[in-house]
Amino acid sequence: MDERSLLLLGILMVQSQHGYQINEFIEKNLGRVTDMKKSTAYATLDRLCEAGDVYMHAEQEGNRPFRKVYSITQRGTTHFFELLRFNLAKADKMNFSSDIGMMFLDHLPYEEFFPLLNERLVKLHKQIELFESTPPHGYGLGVDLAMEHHLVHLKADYHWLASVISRLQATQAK
Amino acid sequence: MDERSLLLLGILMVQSQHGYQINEFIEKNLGRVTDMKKSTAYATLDRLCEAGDVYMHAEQEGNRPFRKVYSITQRGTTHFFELLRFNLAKADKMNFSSDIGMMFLDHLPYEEFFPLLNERLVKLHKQIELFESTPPHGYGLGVDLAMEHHLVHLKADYHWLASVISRLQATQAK
DNA sequence: TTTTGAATAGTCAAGGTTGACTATTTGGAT
DNA sequence: ATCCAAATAGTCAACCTTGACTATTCAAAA
Repeated sequence: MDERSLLLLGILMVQSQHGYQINEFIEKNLGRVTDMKKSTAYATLDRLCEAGDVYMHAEQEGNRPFRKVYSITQRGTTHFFELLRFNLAKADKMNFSSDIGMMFLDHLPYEEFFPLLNERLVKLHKQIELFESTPPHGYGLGVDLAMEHHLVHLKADYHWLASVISRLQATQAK
Repeated sequence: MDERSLLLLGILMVQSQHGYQINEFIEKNLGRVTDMKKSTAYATLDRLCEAGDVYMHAEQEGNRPFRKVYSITQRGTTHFFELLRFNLAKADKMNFSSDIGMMFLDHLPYEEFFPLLNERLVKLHKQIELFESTPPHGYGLGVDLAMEHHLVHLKADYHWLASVISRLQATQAK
């Protein structure tokens, strides 16, 4: 997937890093932006190496286990800008896995789906609270915008679901 | 993936169908809800067969090529309701591939990213127009809600991006 | 000083996903 | 009659993703 490559190349644009470092950064800071797992990152880095976008060399500090250090090449830099331009001009596909359940709402009676949707609403609320209690990272304008973007969608989702629930409730009461 | 199964089981809850029919329905009506491809649908149906959630039998009408007809079993029905309940109570993960580009916005000068973001804005606008010019399907409450949900996010995205662009423009003008 | 749990670092088999492909039939234009 | 495009129906090798696993080092408690 192209986004995986863009993400990894972008991280390496800042500085060369070893695998663990890259994955730690993704896990701790980028959970909102990507769901890429550690193994996928390693596999993607391997592919980027083969393509010549990234250069890998092993390093050993003291008697710590060896580490794979990845650096972006000139070719990789060019590729990064290509992917970046494409990504910035692209409109997201946006399909929500929860819509699949929504589509079959009619298969359950009100008494069943009402508490389920409320459970979903509570989870969304928690995500928003968590988000708003997290201080901005300070990694730059772009990162802040990406976070803001995420929050916008969380809130849109929350308000929509709240409205759905109250409309369904009204229909039921009739 | 569980959503794939939920979707296919849900479709088969209405009536037994052959593979082509299922895929046609997904392609023509469900492009907004899922990105599952034909081959994935066949593979998933195979797995559902092995699991005993679905029963497949070959059928031949006239001298048309044979068709695989899939029906949901009792076990599949139970599984469908399990997956449905879980899905309805679940909050979406929501990660937007376009956020990855956003994060690296700082790597491009204003003159470069400004037209790219505008291009994205135009694409979003077209998607919204297309959406609003499409009449409701009439497949039931749930389907209508899923469509509404999609539109909510499209609009949220559009307004956010418009706001980003005008803010960036203001910063630039300073 | 020994145990133990977290951090460090990465591997791989198993499973999921899809682009490209095969093949036949039908309907309409030529 | 004949040709061509679209519709019908599905297959498969190649590629992508990940859960579960291995193995070492460090820090701190017991």
